[in-house]
Amino acid sequence: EGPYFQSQRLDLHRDAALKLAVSGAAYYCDCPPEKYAGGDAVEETEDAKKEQGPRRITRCACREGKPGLSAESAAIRFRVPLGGVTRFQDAVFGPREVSNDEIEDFVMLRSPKVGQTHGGPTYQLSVVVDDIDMRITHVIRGSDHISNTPKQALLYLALGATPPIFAHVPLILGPDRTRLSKRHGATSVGSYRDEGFLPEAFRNFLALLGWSIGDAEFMRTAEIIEKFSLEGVSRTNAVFDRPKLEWFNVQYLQKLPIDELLPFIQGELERAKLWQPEWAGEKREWFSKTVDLLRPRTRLLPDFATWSRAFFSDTFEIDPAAREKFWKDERLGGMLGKLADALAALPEWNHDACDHTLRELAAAEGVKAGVLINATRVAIVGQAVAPPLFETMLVLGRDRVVNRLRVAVEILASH
RNA sequence: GGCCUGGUAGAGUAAUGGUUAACUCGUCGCCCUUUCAAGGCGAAGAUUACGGGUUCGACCCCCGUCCGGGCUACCA
Repeated sequence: EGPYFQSQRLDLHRDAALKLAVSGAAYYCDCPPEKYAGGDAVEETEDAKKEQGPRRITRCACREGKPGLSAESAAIRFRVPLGGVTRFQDAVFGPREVSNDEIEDFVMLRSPKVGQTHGGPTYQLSVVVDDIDMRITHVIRGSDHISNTPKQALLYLALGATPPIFAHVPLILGPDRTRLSKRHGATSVGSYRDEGFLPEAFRNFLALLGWSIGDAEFMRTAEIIEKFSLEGVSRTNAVFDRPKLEWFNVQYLQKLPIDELLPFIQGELERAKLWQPEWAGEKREWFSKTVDLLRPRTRLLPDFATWSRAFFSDTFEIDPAAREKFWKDERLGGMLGKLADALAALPEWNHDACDHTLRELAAAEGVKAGVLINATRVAIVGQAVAPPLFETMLVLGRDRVVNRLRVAVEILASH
């Protein structure tokens, strides 16, 4: 269903408040908010400190009925019963019971601003009216809402409805153990998507924050849905651990069937303006193979467009650090040139042929194969870190490999 | 301040009164090796916040203390 917008249901909310005012379950109040709120500010008197700290005002004279008030001039407050307790069921925290004396006469409908005939509903009213209307059976939300739940339970009763089952789940905390907020960096799911986390990996990570089933860690969404139960939800707030999130992403990047992964890589390459439509058509198999080759070394989606760029484009930089690390030997220029010639002359382009060619050359030049392998890798993909060399050569194709080697020879010669 | 709520290695969790407190991430080491990951093997890391009590026996039940978090709006 939906989405529904609260702003389109304002009349329903207002009518509910009016109805309660008529029945006596609520009343009009035009006290200034500061007075009623009973916040610390008002009560910082010596007297207050001497006693049990600031005392809150939860009931005021308007409760007894103040003539002449209406929704056009005042707010509507809920008339909380004097004495007694309010109960509700919480699937995570168990049965809850709160003394009514602890519950203030909260506002349901605000007093109107100038030019308005009535004010808007508050959150408490809106959610209850909507949830009754939509026959919601379970209200699952963060435990920061637990303290306000008695107010809502009262509202359900007053509106002649049965309260739903509530389930308050633990909050997610930042490394400093305060509730996750902007201050801790990214807090929206969108920002994690933008960073290149796979939605399913993120879901898996999140699901395990405050819930678990045995030792299970890696769980596809379908499995989580199947195994989830409110009974397994913990009551302890959890700290958001970025390294573990990344671990999940690596797992998904590794284990997902390649066809499920491809659309995400496509999206990433499109964003980087590297995408070629043929990779979804006649060259799909090549694309799939290349992604499969790259993915064991990736952590986040952008890896496919950054250090893997040379697999998808002919315009790429040679990483200075890679050069520094593997282009040390002075004879490299000559060797890479000979390698290019030998590869170009190969009757067949396959893994073993490339392998033999390179090793023979290394032996002939009296240098360890590793030296030539690493230098070649830098030449053809511009990076010190990449998939195994001969597989890389295969997906790149002979022309690219030979061309890139010759470019490398020039670069080496000019230094 | 008041009310609510929580406290098991650095992080996420398990063990729902009964052997040396288990698993995952992270950390460290080894193996694999063509770079770097992944993977495999192993290690370090916890007087279960602290103090009492109940019990033959407590992470688990009770009380207190400390610490954390939430709420305390005519915000959601």
